[in-house]
Amino acid sequence: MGSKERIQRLKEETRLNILDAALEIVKEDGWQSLSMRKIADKIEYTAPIIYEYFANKEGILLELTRKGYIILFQELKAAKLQHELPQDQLEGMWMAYWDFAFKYKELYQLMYGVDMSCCEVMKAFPEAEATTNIICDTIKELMTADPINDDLVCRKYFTFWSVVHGLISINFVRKGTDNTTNQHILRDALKGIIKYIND
Amino acid sequence: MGSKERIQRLKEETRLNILDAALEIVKEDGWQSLSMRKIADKIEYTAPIIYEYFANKEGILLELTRKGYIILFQELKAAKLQHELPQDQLEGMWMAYWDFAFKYKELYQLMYGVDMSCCEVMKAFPEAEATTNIICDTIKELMTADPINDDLVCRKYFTFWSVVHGLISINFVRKGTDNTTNQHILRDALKGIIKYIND
DNA sequence: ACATTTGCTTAACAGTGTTAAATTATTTAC
DNA sequence: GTAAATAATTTAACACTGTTAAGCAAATGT
Repeated sequence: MGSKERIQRLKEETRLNILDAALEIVKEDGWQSLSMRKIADKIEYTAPIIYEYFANKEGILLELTRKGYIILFQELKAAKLQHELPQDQLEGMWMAYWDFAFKYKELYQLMYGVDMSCCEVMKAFPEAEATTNIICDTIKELMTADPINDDLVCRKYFTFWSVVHGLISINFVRKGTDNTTNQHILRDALKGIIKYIND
Repeated sequence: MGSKERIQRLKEETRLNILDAALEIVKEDGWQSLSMRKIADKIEYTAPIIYEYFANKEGILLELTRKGYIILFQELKAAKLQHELPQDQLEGMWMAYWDFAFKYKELYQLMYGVDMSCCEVMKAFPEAEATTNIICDTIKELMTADPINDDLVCRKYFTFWSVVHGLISINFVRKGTDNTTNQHILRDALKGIIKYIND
């Protein structure tokens, strides 16, 4: 009797339902709000049922992370195929990477650990503004244009911040990599930005 | 009688003790492990006492974030004073920013929401490697040197990743900024890196 | 000496992840 | 068709979490 397979199919379906429910909750109220009981509510079961499909909460998160990498890879592949020259492919893929992060914001957060909690923090702290100012002031000193384009200053600041924060993130994630070579990368990148600071 | 002031001083001290205890716990076992009761244990009180010094747990985190920004500002200031030319000051400050992130790793995590959970995840997922490979392959195609310097490829990949991830982080944190200008910054930065991909 | 305030703790509530036991439903065997 | 065995699901519980209210004990004011 083929009922075994039907049951197998149903089990596979509720497994997917769990993942969908989890992602739905996160989309509605953020990662912090995700709980086993809420997932159970959404799939109309009780919490312990989930443990027959996933070892624990971490297991669900790992599966969603995997899902994220699969989607990202597909998007990169598609972007690559839209161009001929390697440099265009490269740019296209990184743009696709960018798009992915916003299209699948929750997955990207999970994949790269971007915590959103500092959203209002930024506005509330004069200290944060001070650090921005001391750097922006120096950037202005390097600018030859008169009058100074404040928008350009802001963009340059963001560029700096991106490179440095990005490299730091990598160093946090990839502990194995030695610090000195990354520091070299940083220094080179900085010199480059500074050199062309007037666009 | 001056006992009022003595008591005031003691209260100020336990307030600092709470912050120190919190940071100590985080240094030992990470942010996830921080709890009100553990802090209370460390300062040899019970949990509710903390609520006479801070509104809630978030209040403690906010205060530590503030502390982080204060320290960062001081380090940037010191770095700036060590140079004469603006370009040197700029480079020095960003290097100081870099150093701060590692010297005060826990504070930096709190300030910019860098979650460390993806540490082992990276190694465990072939999907993550695939995304790395498809990009690195294209980078190699752009390289003119023969034989190809794999270390340089790796560095270029990290540079790309840094810029993109950094910009994405900014966009997550600063929702107000409009997406199109940041996308311009990204595209320009990418073209720049690609142009000078052979160092 | 009595009343009042202060400092601190215990107890409790609602929530979390997780596990074991109890219960219900379904299938199997005769 | 009824009884036994198995599977599916729930309830109950444990050890945590942040947070609040009630209670107690010691210091202070009068």
